Order: sequence, then C-alpha cells, then structure tokens
Amino acid sequence: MGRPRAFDENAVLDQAMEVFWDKGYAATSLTDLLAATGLSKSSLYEAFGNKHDLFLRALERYRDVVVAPTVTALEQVSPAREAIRRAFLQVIEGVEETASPRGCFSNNCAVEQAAHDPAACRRVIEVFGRFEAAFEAAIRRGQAAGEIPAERDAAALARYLNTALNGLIVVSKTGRDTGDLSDVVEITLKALD
Amino acid sequence: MGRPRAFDENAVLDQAMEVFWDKGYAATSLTDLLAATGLSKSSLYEAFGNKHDLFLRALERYRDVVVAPTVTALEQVSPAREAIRRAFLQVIEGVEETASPRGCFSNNCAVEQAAHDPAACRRVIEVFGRFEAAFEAAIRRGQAAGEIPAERDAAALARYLNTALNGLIVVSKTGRDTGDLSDVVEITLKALD
DNA sequence: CCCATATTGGACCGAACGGTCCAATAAACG
DNA sequence: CGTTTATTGGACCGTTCGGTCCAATATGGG
Repeated sequence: MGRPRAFDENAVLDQAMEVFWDKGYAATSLTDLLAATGLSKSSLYEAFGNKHDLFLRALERYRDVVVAPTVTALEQVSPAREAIRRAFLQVIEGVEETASPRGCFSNNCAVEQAAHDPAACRRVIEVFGRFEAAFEAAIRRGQAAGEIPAERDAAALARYLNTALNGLIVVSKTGRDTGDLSDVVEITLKALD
Repeated sequence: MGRPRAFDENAVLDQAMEVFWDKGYAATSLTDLLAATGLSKSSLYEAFGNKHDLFLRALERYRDVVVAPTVTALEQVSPAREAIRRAFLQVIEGVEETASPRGCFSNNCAVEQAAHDPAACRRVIEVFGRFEAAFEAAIRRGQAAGEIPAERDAAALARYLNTALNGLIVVSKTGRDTGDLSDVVEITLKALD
C-alpha cells in the first residue's frame, strides 16, 4: 500500500557521488545536489537524512560501483604484473580524457575529510584495505608464477603499491604529461623485481 | 608618514596558512581566519584583498617557509640516499606527532583545488617542480658518488620520488601504523637500485 | 471508488557566508 | 601640537547555507 518511491535510490546516489567526487564535501551545496539528482529538497532529506549522511552513502556507493570492478580485475587478470600495471594506467587514462581530472573519490576524501570526519575516514580506510588486499593477492599470484621473487614481503609490497597509486592520482590532478606519468608507473613496477 | 601597519604580514600569512592547511579552502570561513590572525575584517581585506587572494598568498608562504627548507636539505645532506630517506621519514614523523595529520598543504591543494582553481594549480605545480628538481639533484649526486646506478634516468626517478612522497602523505592521512609506512619508504627507495 | 500511506514541491527558518563601507582612531612628521 | 595618512573595528549588505515543515498530491490495496 501507499505510494511507491518514484526514484531509484542507487541512481540518486550515483548522481550525488559524481558531485561530491568532483567538488568535494564542503564545496558541494544542497542546491548542487538537488540539481544533480533532480529531487526536491524534502525528498532528498526524507530518503537520506542530511548532507553528511548522503555523503557517506555516496562514498559507499563509490566503493561498490567503482572500486569493486577495479579490485576484481586486479584479482583476476593475468599475468599479475600486467593486472597491476593496468590499475595504474587507468589513472593516466583518466588524465587524458578530461581537462580537469577529478582523481579518485576515496583519495579526495582521505585528503579533504579524513582528518576531521571519522566516519568518512573509516570508509576510506576500508577502500584502501580492499586495494591492498587485491594488490597482495596479485603479488602472491605473481610470486607463485615466478614473476615476482618469492622472498619479498607481499603485504608490504601491496601497501607500497597502494601508496604509489594514490601518489599518481594526486600528481595527475595537476594535469601532467602522460608520458611522464607512464615513466613513473614503470619505475614503480620495477620495485617488484 | 601616516600610521604604520600594526601587524606583521608574514606572521598573518603563517596563521592563515595553518588554517587553510588544516581545513582546506572551502571549509575555512572568514570567521576562522579572523580568529586565527586576530585581525579585524577590514584590516584583512585591506591587506590581502579577499579570501581567495589570501589563500594564494598563504600557499606561496608555504612554499617559502615549509617547502624551501626541505628542498635545501635534499640538496645538501649527504649521502644522497639518506637525504631522500629523511624527506620521506619527515612525513611519518608528522603522523606520530598529531592525532589527525594535516598532510602537506600543496598536496591538499592539489586534491581539493587544482582542478577548479587554475591559480592554485599553478602554485602547486611549482612546488612539485621544486621537489622534483631537488630529488633530481640528489639522485645525480648519488650517481656521481656511485650510490645509484649512473644509467638510470635521474629526471624520471625524481618524478617517481615526488609521486611516491605524495602517495605517502595521502595514505598517512588515514592514520596508519608508522611501521607499515616505514616499510613502504624502504621499498620506495629500493627502486633507486 | 475511496481510503490509507508515502512522496512531493515549495514556503519558510535562523544562521553563517563573503564582502563593503565608513566613522573613529592611532601614529609619524613638520 | 596639529596635520596628514593609513589602520582599525564594527555595523551593515544581500546571498546562500543546511535544514524543517506542511499542505497538496499521487498511488496501490480493499
């Protein structure tokens, strides 16, 4: 009974995610969110509580629809080294496509919000953890296949790769030459030898 | 003649820098800035124009008082490898000291502002350029001293180190175990072999 | 067809926003 | 000591902020 919801919750979260991703938390106004989602103010508040709650939901949505596929690719593509390289090259492709790269949503959150927003920080940590776990799985596969020396600490290498990936994302934001970025990726991968 | 300025411009910039550094551009209000600097609104506007201009000045101040000494150390400390290691360990020390690490101001700006603020972006690029130049100088010293293979591309390695440094800064923001971060630094340095 | 139920748009709220302006003030010079 | 000049505090500006609330509306079940 009663009237059913006229919008798709996930679709709204996708739109909200785009805005937060692009502008950050503080610089995003309710007006921005209403324009992007097409909802009225009361609909949005009824469905999501408030701006901050919506932000956290958008961050979780990012984890589910953006991070998850990348992580899956990392865990499945062979050879492992190539899977890792692709994860890095994805960042560079993002630079080529848009004039002003928006980077990675969880990276943005880590920098803008993590220190002052424990709930957001927890979600960022979770995303980092997933990347590290995926990198670690890829490294172990590489070690099993003889691509990567077996004596290296896979967990530490995974942490290293996640760090390097986030560094690449940050540097990309200033719109660097993609050739220069590729060089960095190759050096980063060299550390796996 | 006339009344001389009652405040030290650089001291005010230092205070403003701290606030912007900690909270970011959008989340910093004029009220925050007035409280931090102790100036009245009209004094601040008379001296610095507006919020955005003050922000840019603070960013330049950061370059001069925070980046410059680090860069100098990179260029002078020997052996080169140790100079590079110290630059990275400084980041980890920052995590140990404060519960919520504020990272690096220009890194914050790259993530929060660069895509939407060309003037800020230019200044961030300049800071990155200084780091890269300092890393490159250190690498060349290391190559001359036989610490680093002479055939490696010093400029590319320098870009790599700047990227890795920024990655470490981002990851640090989520409050990681310092031992884990140290592992990452050592792997990062290994890429110089 | 009507009722029960939830959604919806928009009016409305007080507070805070960045920014302007000016009268009062304080200090160096002649 | 008065004149000159720049600084200063605070009143004030319109706008936008995040958020609340309710009457009107739309829809599925009986």
